[in-house]
Amino acid sequence: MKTIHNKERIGEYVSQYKLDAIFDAGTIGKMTLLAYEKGEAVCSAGDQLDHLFLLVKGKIKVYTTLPNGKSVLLRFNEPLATIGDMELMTGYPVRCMVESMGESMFLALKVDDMGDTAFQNPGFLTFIIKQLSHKLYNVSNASSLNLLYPVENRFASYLISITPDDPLSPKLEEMKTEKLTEVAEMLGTSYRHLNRVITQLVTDGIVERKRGTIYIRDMGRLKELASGNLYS
Amino acid sequence: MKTIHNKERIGEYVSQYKLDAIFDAGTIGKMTLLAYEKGEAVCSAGDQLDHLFLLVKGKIKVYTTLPNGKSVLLRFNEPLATIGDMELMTGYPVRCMVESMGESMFLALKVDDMGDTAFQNPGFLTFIIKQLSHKLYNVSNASSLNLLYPVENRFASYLISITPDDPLSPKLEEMKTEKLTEVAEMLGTSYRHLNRVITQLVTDGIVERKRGTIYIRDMGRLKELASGNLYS
DNA sequence: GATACAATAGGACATATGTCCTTTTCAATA
DNA sequence: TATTGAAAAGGACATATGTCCTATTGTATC
Repeated sequence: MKTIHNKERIGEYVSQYKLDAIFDAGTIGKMTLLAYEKGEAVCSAGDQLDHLFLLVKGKIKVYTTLPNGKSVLLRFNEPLATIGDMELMTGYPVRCMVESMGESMFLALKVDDMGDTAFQNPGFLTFIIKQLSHKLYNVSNASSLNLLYPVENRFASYLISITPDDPLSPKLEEMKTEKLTEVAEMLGTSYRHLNRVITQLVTDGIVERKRGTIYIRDMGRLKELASGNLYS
Repeated sequence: MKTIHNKERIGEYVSQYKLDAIFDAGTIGKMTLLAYEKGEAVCSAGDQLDHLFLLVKGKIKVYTTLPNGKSVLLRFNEPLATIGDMELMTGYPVRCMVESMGESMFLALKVDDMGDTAFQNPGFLTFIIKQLSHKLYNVSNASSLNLLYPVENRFASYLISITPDDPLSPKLEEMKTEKLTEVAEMLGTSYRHLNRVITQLVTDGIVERKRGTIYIRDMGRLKELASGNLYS
């Protein structure tokens, strides 16, 4: 992690995400800009957070590691997302790992610097509520899907949800296979099994596999498999 | 559902849960007291909520039903819990079923009656944030447990979390078997399988089964099975 | 106590998924 | 083109869990 001492870039992000409607000028003045490298941990289970993090660039993944060594991906996040909202508002310890997927940038705000101002500020509180609601909605959704549907259906949902619904390329979308292990994690299964499921989809003519890429061949049947349940 | 026209009881609940620190007098004056019977639905998937519900008496269960007909119990709630916070703050449609387990009482507050006052009130907003955080924490937790551990471990966790840690009855706690089907649902499994798992625990001498009751015989090994992961 | 009905438990088999290891593919380099 | 090592795919078997149906137990009533 590197601290970027550049007030201007902070200002750019603030105006890009309209953060001035949420934080007062004094608070914004105390924000720090942090850069994380690929794979770097933003926070780990057990940490005692003293900052609120605002993802302003890049992509992060949030996952839990459990005593048996396994881990589940809870979600991906892109800007503008917050890290630490729940912990800071409740005092709960951090339970998730947050990892930067490529290079990513955060605006960090020390809780002590926020003082009582933020906690008295309806705009800020409403912002936090929206963030929390969004997380809750997605986690609940993913949770029930994971529990009740076999991997075949979940993967169908996943494929659909990552497919940009671009009318120009209606039936031929791709997905880099290099991330299959990661996808398997997110779906709460093993690479081996996901592979088995994909093979089946290929056999059924629903997708096609070619040089590390997956092409959707029959969006209709894929949607049937997903039975209307999409991630995120 | 029956509306109880009794301002005094409303006042009792308000003071019992110190709601006057969260809502202003005008808002409290507009609250309605609702009574639900056992098994009655408080809200269903797809509903467009226009009230915020505060559970003040009884117990409710919250679950999702999916297109394939199956359902997962997301959580139980006891007072003071809110229903509709996420939906009202974001406009998302209701995704869960909320069902009264016995007789239960809610304070209901029409959104229109809250006006902007509530949304400008830091006390109220903070209250909602705590509710949301709590839900998010529990759902995330249950979600990863469900996904990564077999039923044996999850049931061990469950047993421990419902066992009052009463030092007077250190090693002999009970659980009515009549609710095993419900427990199975909560654990995201079938009654049949839960039964199989319990039989195994009995064989291993960890619990004992007697006339519809389960007695914990070896809390030490039960905790090992739960490996430190508890629900709620 | 005998009977009957409901509640509970269990058997048998099928499917979903995990683990471990082998085979195949692919790409870089000689 | 041949060689080789890493990445991706697949085979074989074990385990976890679901479904359906049958057996057992408990309890109320006679």
